[in-house]
Amino acid sequence: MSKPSIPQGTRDFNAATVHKRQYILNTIKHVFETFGFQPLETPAMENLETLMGKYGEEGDKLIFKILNNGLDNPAKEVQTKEGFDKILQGKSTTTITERALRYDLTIPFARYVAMNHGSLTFPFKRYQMQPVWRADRPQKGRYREFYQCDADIVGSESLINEVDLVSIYVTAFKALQLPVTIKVNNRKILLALAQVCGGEDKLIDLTIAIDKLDKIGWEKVQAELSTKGFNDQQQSVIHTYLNIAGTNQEKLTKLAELLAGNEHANKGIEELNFVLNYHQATGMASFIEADFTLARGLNYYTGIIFEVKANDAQMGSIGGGGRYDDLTGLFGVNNVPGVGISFGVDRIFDVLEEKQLFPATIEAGTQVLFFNLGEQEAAAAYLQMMQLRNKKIACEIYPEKSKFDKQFKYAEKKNIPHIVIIGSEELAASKCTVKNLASGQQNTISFEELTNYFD
RNA sequence: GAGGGUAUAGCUCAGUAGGUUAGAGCGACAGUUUGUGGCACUGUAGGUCGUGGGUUCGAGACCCAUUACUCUCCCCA
Repeated sequence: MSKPSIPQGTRDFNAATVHKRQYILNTIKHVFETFGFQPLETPAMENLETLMGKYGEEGDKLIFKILNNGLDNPAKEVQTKEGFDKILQGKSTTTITERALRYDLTIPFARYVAMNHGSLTFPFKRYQMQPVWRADRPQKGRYREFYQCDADIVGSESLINEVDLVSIYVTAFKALQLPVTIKVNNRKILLALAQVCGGEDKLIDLTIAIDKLDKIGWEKVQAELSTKGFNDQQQSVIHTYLNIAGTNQEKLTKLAELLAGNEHANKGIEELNFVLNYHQATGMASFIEADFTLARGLNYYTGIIFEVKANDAQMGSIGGGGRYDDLTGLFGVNNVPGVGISFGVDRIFDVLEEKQLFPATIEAGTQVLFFNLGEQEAAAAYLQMMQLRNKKIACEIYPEKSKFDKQFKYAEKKNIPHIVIIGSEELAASKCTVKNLASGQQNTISFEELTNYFD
């Protein structure tokens, strides 16, 4: 018999952890609802074809596929064996796997909107907080099962939505007391840069290269650009682009000069200005940082993109999102533009834990332990305990008649602040002894007094 | 997909150049103390040293393979 274990990249959550996670989830949920978003839940599994091809080539490999439950029709045996050979070559096929675990919440949401667009009221604002799965190699801050919390608005092109989503980030992280920076960029600006430097078809090569800047440095980025066919003059423009610095306003002004005359650039800059100006008024502009190196992997983004970094923490992004003008187009429903953001709960958890930012009050366990001092005594204690429970005070009784020592230790281990002793002496007098474990003080009071003792 | 690191008691780890019966701390359990905990002291239980092979008179230690975990890169939340 081997030792029990759980799959790589998954975790059990003990009581303390669950309380802390609930605290994060409830905080975010409350913010979402305050901003007028409605909940949605979708199945853990989707049809494979719903997910395939939506996350790029790398993403496809990371989708957890679910093996079909054997052969439904004996006539398909040959076909299925061919399918198995494909799997061995690393390809996927519905003869072997028809379903897959969801990889994020955005594509299932797009699928939902496409299926229900006739009955939804637009603009449609939904939030969703559910686990997603990725067949990734786990490491720090990266799991195979983790929660995402998404808020999206579809059916509206207004930039007020972008403004609103930034407000959500600021409000939520303020509530969690976590200092963050919200990085913003615009895919239109990246597109403009690609046009100026050799054409739109180089957009992906370009974004991949510049995304690596802070990791590998300019020289290696330059080397990569060379191999991708960017000439010296183009590299020089890219270099200037990447070195734009200063305040958000200064950056945008310099960018406008560099990409002067490009239609997409003008539009992209205008959009960023809109959001920044709006937040000048709300006072939230200080959380926003224009970062033209921000690219984000998911290729369905078309407008403003976001990424949230915790200040002074060794952790990848703890949230991200952006505008996609044609997401449901993937499912045959056109003209449903949208914009959304996501919170990475598990990483937020890790950062809060590391920086010790969880409030001390969130672990609400048992408040009162009733000692068990014999059959009669326990029966009497049970009735008193139920009185307290009716008043919504968390209580429990020690199930075995044990020595004081043991019952005290149990209370300490569980951080139970009060104990109630009903022994033979108390029982005879219809009284009980209440002791505060932290202070060591104790009082002997009547049963009636006990009922109101913790009010 | 590429490359590191680790694997010894329930937990955290020692184990020195290969040498008798495998160690500590914490935890658990019991006792000193049968109606008052935290402290202290005493004792008890618990390990085919991840697995398989090899080298050797002798392997927890060295070599090979394998599995699991972990970290970095790629990519991402």
